[in-house]
Amino acid sequence: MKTYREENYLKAIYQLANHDKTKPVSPTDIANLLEVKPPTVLEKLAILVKKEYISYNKFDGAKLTSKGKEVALNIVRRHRIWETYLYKQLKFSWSEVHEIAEQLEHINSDKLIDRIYDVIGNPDFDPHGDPIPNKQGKLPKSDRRPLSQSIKGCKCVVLGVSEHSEVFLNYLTELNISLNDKLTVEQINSYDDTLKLGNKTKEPILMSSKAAQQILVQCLKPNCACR
Amino acid sequence: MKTYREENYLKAIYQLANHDKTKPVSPTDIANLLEVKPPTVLEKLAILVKKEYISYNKFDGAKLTSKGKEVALNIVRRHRIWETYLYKQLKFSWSEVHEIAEQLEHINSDKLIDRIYDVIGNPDFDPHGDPIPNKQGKLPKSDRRPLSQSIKGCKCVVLGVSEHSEVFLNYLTELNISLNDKLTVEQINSYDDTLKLGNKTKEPILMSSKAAQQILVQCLKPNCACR
DNA sequence: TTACATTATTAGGGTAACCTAACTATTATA
DNA sequence: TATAATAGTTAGGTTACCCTAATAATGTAA
Repeated sequence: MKTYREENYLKAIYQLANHDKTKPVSPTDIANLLEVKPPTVLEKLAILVKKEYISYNKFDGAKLTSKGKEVALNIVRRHRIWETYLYKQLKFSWSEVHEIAEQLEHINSDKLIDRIYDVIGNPDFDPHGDPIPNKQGKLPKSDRRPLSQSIKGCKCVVLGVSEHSEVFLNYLTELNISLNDKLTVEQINSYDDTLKLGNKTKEPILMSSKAAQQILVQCLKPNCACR
Repeated sequence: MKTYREENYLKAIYQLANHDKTKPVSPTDIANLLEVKPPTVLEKLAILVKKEYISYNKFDGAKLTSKGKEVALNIVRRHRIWETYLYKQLKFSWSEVHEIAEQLEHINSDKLIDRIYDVIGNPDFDPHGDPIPNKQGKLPKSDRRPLSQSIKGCKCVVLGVSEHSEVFLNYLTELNISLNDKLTVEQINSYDDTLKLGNKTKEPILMSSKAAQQILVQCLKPNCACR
């Protein structure tokens, strides 16, 4: 039996692990994300360990087992399908969809998810470029990586963002950057890694490395040395 | 704070009260409907009384206050809107929609409900003829009443059903009766109240009084003496 | 009207999910 | 490296929601 709370813990662990793959997923991080206190998390982690959804120890943090990853990816799938549906079919703004999808993702009906996934045209990516796992929990292939990993001369296409906060999305709007835009890295300031980006029709854009880390791109230049 | 459980208790009380207005809503009835045991219900009733959603005593049973009725009607509203949306927009069969709507009705987003209500065309009645309360909890006017209250000579139009079980709905399909059909009461057997119904194009239909109690109609005959 | 059956109620418990307070272990820093 | 700050953990408590078993009240039918 998986309750919606268990689903939320597994999703949180998945998200934290993916957000920074170098750092273990700590009880405190989970507590902050789910807005509960650390002892509550510890208690739940023990249960999730017993149910074999995760492993946990202080040094490696919480790690999803394959069983746990399956559940987590299924919720991510449902969340992104609902977000896309709300956005494309029901004309919600992108800043509104997340909160409602947080609720809808726990609706237990495979047929309903299949139906709305059909309606939106079975896409591999949601409108912000995030990949939608398939039913088996496999993520569609893509060469997305942070813009900050680019080198001078890279010609990239914007495929998504890692951060979904309203303030960041508004900032991108101000910079006049949107999904599928093509950007050329004209210069990288060697002191603070600020980027100067060419954007064909417009003035060059100056962007901090902090922002560049949150923008996901794919390099279009053949044989580019970037990774 | 209203949890989805509280919403379910209030909805159950509303439904039981409406199902048989002559009988008080008893803890046992609620327990059976919600598939819990009577002591669980008693406990919850005490809380609902304290929160002023209901009044309760052994003799009158549970009765919704105006505050409680508001909540209950809002859930009924959401339920019927979702059912209609699933049926009309997402092509679910009528027998499938109830279970999914039981979950969806608890999604907390007025904007979402407004949006899907718009999409289905702001109807006053759902596809089975059940009235959809408005935002203020007012039910649309209709002169629906059980077919069993008809007298000989009544000419009625079928507006809905009180019972939604699959077996009953299939039975109506067999009898070739559907929503908006016109029926004429040709005869009422005085022994067991069996009805003989005229149906223009077809052979007369014989119907038990038990079934007639579940069919909701409006009399179309001017100045008919039926009530 | 007594005896049986049903319903309402109370008593006492369990589990899940949350908390605070206190303690321990780790990490960071003066 | 001693000390302070932070993170992890344990102990113990609360509330919501559910239960069974026992008792009290009510209704029914011989």
